[in-house]
Amino acid sequence: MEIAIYNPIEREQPCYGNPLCEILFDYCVVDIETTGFSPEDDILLEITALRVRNNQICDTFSSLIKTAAPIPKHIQKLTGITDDMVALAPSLEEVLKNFLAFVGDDVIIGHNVTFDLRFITENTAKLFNEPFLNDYMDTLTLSRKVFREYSCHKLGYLAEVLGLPVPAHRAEADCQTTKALYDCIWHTALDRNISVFYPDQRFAGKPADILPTVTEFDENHPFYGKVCVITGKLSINRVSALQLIVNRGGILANSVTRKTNILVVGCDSATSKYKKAQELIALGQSIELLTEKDFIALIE
DNA sequence: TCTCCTCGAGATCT
DNA sequence: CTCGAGGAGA
Repeated sequence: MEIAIYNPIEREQPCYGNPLCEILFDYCVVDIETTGFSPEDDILLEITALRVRNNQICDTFSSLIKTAAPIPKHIQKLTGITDDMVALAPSLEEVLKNFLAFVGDDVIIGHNVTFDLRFITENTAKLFNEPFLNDYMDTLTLSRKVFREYSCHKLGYLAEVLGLPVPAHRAEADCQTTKALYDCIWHTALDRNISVFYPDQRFAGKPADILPTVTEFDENHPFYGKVCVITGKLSINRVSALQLIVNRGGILANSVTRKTNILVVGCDSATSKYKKAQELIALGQSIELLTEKDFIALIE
């Protein structure tokens, strides 16, 4: 097998991770401020990453970056970042090193995120001779799919019409807006029952192979000790959904039987599992039917 | 009528 | 880059 070796000199096209389109609860939101649009000619002024776990922001990395040349006036006006502010900031090398350690292997979420990725990969290649291959997800692309009624999808406009925290052309504020926007996008997608998320629905393992990744369980959780089955297409990745159930003490099963307690019903409601569940319910069995929206609400 | 294409216009990030 | 219009072909 041929092993890909990253060579920043000979690289013809930038190397990126995979673009994703899923409902995730664990990821990093990233935003940068720069002196312009070109990763080759312009430089980084500020970078922020919000670490999200279980859908909550649990940690923040944010830093200004020392610059060699004066910041263009129009950028100072746009961002409010002045030469004085970056004078005492750490070097790009130090900030980038800490940023990379902070985000680790997380999925990167951002608004028009390839813009940020181009600057990050460019500088990571120059300084460390290393690629930046994290998978990523773009709220701009998602917004265009979910909010089709809008013709403008700028972060500032979306924040205004959706009632999100106001972005400020500063990295941390814009990250906060982007996190709120992402939540708003997948909530809306579920509400409207539109399938813009198309993860690989193929089952990548038997339910018995999915083990809890936590050691303590909430015994009062609705899934605890319950035999759960999933049917139909879900917006969330199938394996992730099963993992979420297992981590809350649920017991997975392949098919609907007399032992089944909960059936999560995705987009297609006419599946054989669903029909079987209705038969059993008609016979007096108590099976809880959950839409994906119900399911996510219980997980949250 | 329906599907698949190509082409051009406009959008988003600082 | 995405998306819509409009053409080609079934």
